[in-house]
Amino acid sequence: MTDKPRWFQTTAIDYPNSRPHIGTAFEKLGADVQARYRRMEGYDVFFLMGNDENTLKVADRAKSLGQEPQAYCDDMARQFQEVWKALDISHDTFIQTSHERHKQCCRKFVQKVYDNGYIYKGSYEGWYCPGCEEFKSDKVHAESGGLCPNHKRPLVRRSEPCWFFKLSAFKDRLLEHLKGNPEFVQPESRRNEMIGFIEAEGLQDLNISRHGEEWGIKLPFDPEFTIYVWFDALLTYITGIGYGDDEATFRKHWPADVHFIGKDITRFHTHIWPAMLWAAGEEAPRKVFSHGFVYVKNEEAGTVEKISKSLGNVIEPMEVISKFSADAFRYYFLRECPFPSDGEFSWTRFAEVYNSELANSLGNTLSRCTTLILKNFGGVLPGTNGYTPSWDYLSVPFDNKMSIVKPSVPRTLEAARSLTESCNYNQAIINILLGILSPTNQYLEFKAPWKLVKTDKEATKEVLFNAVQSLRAVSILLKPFIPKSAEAIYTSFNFPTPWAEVKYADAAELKAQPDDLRITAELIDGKVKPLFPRIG
RNA sequence: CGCGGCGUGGAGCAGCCCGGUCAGCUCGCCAGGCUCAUAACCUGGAGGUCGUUGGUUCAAAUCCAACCGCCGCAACCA
Repeated sequence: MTDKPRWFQTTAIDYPNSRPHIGTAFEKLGADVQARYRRMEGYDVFFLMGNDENTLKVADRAKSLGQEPQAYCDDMARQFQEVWKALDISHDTFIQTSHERHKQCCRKFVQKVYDNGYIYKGSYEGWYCPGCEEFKSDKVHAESGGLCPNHKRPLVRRSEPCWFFKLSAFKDRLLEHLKGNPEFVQPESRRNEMIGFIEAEGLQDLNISRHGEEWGIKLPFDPEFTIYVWFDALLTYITGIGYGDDEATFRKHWPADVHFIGKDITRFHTHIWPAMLWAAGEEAPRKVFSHGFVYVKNEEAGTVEKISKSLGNVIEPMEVISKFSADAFRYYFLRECPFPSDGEFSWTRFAEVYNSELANSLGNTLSRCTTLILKNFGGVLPGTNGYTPSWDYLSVPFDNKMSIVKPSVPRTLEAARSLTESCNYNQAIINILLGILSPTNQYLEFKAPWKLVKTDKEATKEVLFNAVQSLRAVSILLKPFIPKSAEAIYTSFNFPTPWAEVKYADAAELKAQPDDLRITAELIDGKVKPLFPRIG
């Protein structure tokens, strides 16, 4: 239908045993920025998200609430999507692994791997607690002195039959792949880590079955067993685009351009996942991006804590969104927490960033421009039809300090573009603010249109026209990050290109204004409403 | 000796890969300016021997070594 380049990306899928918190949301945000940016760049984007439901924990949680697992999962899926919607996450599909279509496609995949000889029967041996009826890791065994942490009873050595995936068979190919494709695992440090793991420990075959569980997907060749939740979860990335029942769609999208995941599950995505795909005769994904974590700053203690229920520091996205806005939420995390590494949240810091950058810098610049035009020109700059933007007003040194770093919209555009593509979102945003917004305020200060208008209306018109161009550029560059606010800024004026058609490169475009530049924003008491009211 | 990351003015960070043009940015603080704007904006200032020690070099925040301190991960806790 189109020769647009395609772009397929996913986030990790989440366990629905509790509602999403700000850390969960961080990943979706980072992925969303990429999706929005790629759409602006003309890609045919398909963005997959979902929930990972076939785990015993989910079934247990449902039981404790007196619900059927399926009903529970469906309700949680609804709740998750409500949050994603509130955050303006622009995913195209949302997969629930408990749904029949996923299960069937999943079984087809497993069967294929089995047919190809990469699944074999063996036995798993480990430390078992008869009270919990489950195996405990060697770590637990070592740390608890051989006792079950829950039952305080001795763990017993036990072995039981199971099915293994022959992960070890892919060791050489995987190492070669990791080493030969620097882009495959990002950021770089994770890639080194992943190579290091294999070189140090090799790859052991993986038990991919669980015995005697009701909730889950049955192995097609041995219905006594269910499929280990990870093996099934990873498959959403392909079952969600038609693997197993819609070959054409699957071929259109696969291989994925990027999987966005948390740094804790990098091994699953860079060792097990490619091996699984190869075992089924498919290609590995092009890139796995391991983002950092968000921690919560405990402002009383001055410490930084991992988000956890036991510490009672869980913050849900809705707490922030309902108090402020989705864009305020997006801005904070994208600006303040470097996507490839870790970040922190605190309400104090939130208010600082919000006031300083969204209210004082971005919102206030819009206010001063619109007010000047409204007060002095009745909202229209007459005779500016045919004016073509030029960025000289920012790069000509209007103050002797300016010569060091000449701000330039085209240069900022390129910086923002490359930083966004490499998922360094916070750096991209900083560049946009420092590269355009800040010099624009200096420019206004230097030209003082509020004074100039008394002596030279023509010159004032040009100054305001220029300043508004900065807002246009900034709104375009910020579109992937704070879509609603960016749109509000852009549509406050009658710029020639419709918002929906704006490309990233248009930020630096030199397209003539066909009509007189005018304020098109809604006016309240003759003024444009503040975009980001300060937090008191 | 498990793996990885971090330590830069009061706070948060950038710079380090490719040594010199680097001590930079934001917030806060102090002084001044402006008054179009969301008590916003602009200018100037105080404040750091870039964790420690040693090495390489004409020259190190930047490279090398050792040490100290903080943090994360270690197969189902985003």
